[in-house]
Amino acid sequence: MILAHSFFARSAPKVARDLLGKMLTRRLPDGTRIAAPITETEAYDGFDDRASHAHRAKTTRNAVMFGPPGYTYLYLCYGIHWMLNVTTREEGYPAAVLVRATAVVSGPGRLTRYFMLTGEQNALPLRPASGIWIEPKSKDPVRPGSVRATPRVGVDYAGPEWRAKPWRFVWTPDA
DNA sequence: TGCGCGATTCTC
DNA sequence: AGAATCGCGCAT
Repeated sequence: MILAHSFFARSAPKVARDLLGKMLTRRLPDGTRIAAPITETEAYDGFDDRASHAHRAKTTRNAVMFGPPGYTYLYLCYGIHWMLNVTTREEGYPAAVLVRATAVVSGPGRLTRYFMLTGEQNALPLRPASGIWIEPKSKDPVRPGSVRATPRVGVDYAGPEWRAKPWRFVWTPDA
């Protein structure tokens, strides 16, 4: 069972919230399989979102955000860290969810290093054949009360309205 | 063709 | 608090 088209073809905030507790899964070229539940996400939704890469226009870098849902969008940040996003919404509407952390790794840059993701994995459909996909657990482990929504990280430049959007979702698993 | 800055992380 | 580090986006 994998999350497919219909899961991702929704608004980025909804997808970001529902991605919590889902298993980010990776198969490396040597066959090694890595998987961990997603614990933190951020939504970037639409042309108007001033924090989004797609705010101005479609470019070479952000083109994937304008494509079909359920694809990887990887870009280099601060010249050092790769960021993993997954595209949402219908083709033509730019939206994506930044995967900021899993149960075993905190921080979006550390996450891609752990899962061995770089620009080589950009623009791939999320499915086993791509070596990266996302699976639901048989039973949803996320209690509604264990999720908190906060403003997004590092987007102070986006102006008062967009800076304040509670589009960062953090799941604290029960002990 | 050049320049400022960032959806970060680690160290001092 | 500051450095590391480089591609993108906008100005020249």
